Amino acid sequence: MRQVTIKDVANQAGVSTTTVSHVINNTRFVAEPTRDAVEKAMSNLGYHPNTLARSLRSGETKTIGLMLPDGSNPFFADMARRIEDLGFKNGYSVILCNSDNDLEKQCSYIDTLIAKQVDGVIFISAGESKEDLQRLANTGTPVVVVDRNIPLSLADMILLDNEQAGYDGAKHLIDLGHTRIALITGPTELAPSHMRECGFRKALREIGIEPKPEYIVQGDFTMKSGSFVMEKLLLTEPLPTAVFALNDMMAIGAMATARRNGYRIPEDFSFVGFDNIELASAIVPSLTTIAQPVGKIAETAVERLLEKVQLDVSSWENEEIILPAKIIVRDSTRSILLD
Amino acid sequence: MRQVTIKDVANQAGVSTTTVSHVINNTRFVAEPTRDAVEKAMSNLGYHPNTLARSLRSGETKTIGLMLPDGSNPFFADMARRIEDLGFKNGYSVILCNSDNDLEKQCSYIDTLIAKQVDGVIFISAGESKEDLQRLANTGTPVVVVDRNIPLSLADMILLDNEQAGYDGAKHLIDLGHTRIALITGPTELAPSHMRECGFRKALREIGIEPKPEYIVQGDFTMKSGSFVMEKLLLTEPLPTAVFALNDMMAIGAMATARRNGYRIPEDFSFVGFDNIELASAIVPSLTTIAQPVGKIAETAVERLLEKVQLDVSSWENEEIILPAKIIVRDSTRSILLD
DNA sequence: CTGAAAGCGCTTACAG
DNA sequence: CTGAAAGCGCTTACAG
Repeated sequence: MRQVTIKDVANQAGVSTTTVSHVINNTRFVAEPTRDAVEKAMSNLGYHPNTLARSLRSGETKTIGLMLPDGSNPFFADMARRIEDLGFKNGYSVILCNSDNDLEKQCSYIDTLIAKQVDGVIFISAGESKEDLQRLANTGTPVVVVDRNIPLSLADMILLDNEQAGYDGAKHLIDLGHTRIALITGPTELAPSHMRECGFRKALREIGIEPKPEYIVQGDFTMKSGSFVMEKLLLTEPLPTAVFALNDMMAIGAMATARRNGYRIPEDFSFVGFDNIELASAIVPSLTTIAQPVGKIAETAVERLLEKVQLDVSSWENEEIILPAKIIVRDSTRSILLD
Repeated sequence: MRQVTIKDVANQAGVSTTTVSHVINNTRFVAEPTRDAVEKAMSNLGYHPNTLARSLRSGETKTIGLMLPDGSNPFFADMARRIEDLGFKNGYSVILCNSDNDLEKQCSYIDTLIAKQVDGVIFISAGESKEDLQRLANTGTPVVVVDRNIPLSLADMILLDNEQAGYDGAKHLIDLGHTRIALITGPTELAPSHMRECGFRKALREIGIEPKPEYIVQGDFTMKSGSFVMEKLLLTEPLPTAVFALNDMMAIGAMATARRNGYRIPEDFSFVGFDNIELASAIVPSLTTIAQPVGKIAETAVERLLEKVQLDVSSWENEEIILPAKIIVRDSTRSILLD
């Protein structure tokens, strides 16, 4: 089943391949009857253009790479869906790359993306490695980094105001009268987790509290890790009255553990999550959380990337875009001022 | 920033492009010193092969398309991650296509996949349209269809034993003494939902029960729809004592609604879900559900697809592969025999 | 042990 | 209003 090419169409229509190409791309005037003949030949033969050949000539693949640490995390899954959708609307396909937080896999994927000549990549890296970014830069591939901190010389950066977000979460609990507040962080080498923790500490310090070291525990943004570290928190003494988890999945895992151990929420523990994934509003009690503007993040990322794709490398100017978070108060937090 | 090509490498190393190509692909013997020179030139120049050109010659893109109805559904997100991972392990990239259950978007995506010359596609279609499959078949693109019923002449099919699964879910509730059992279906035009419903009805019929029409309500596999139809179920009289939702997301939505209305689970309602997404075990009470063997499904799909990619079109033989489901009993169901 | 050259399916400057 | 031909960056039969 040999592929139908522009040549076959040209033969059948009795014109040159030049003309066929021009009617396909609408790139110069073609007389009505000629155009008709070409169009008829195309549908007759079931012609599909071969983008590979086109890309080889034009240097554009209309494809972008999306690097994700973990596509089964609902926050990233949602991000992926939105980016895919925005790409589609702009005529771009997206190659999905899950690094699974594995630097080697990520590195190998970057090679693939370069080899496949993607027009750009949206990058949420495993760790904060600069090497992969450097390789992308060397080949002149535009990159937008999301949710990670990197030198601005390497790429655009789209970040949440993580410190403020961490501050807001802690402040909400403090306003409800909590002073024994535990924190479940993500991997601390990741800037977002670190910055959120800074904000958290700042809020406590403002009311003269230095958090107990046992109250600060580290997860890895999975539900399982939330469950696991909550077991540890249940062993501390005195128990915290509130737990702030730096993503919703860990919060959900931690809440489940608390309840399995006979505690009620929010009576015994107030819980605050982070991300505002769809589930946060669906569980009972619904989860108070810090909402990330996923839609806005995805939009900005795609917009910035496609702008750079149009532009010449020399005129790129990397920007750092900081988006605000917003606390959504639901039923998992309660005031203990009257207790 | 002109791309470094095989020609530049050949020049620098003082050999022909033929030789360079052969050292890159390890496809014929090259003398040690020659090979060294070539390798040095490659790393000097920072050479990256251009897969586009390679694919144009070889006819292989090492890329597969993955069509999904909705990537924000955790079940599909998990499937996507696994397929992506298996693809990666076999040297294939995957282009992510969310149809968002929109036939036009799906159709347009299929065009893109054909134009991009993907080596194959894994297809979970929106609706049960045969047209898109036909177009793929016309271009000789191998296709494996997952979780949808189609004529076997068009593609391989990987299906759950949906009828048995529906039967098992109902049977579990019957064994616990339930007779007033509600069912939350998916879109009924989708074969899996339909088959599960058949199994459900069969189990009830075996004990001489014809389900009340008000007990059978239709959702669309989203959490929101689960919440929504549960409101309707709470208006029926007498109330059901158990609810079987044909996916976990709808079950979770329905459970939340029940509890918001003051009902306890499993005391007032037993709940059974479907899919066994990660969350099913994390919520409280944990959700009894019908587990789909996602890992096995993904493996089989990728395996079958890559087999066909190697083979000549003429020797393809489409198969229908039926995988068993398994009920996982957790805390959301309870016996009412002693009440 | 290695090279010259054709060709994959397109686009596009150049020409008329 | 349309065409002949070069070229995008590779691979590979053919030749020596």
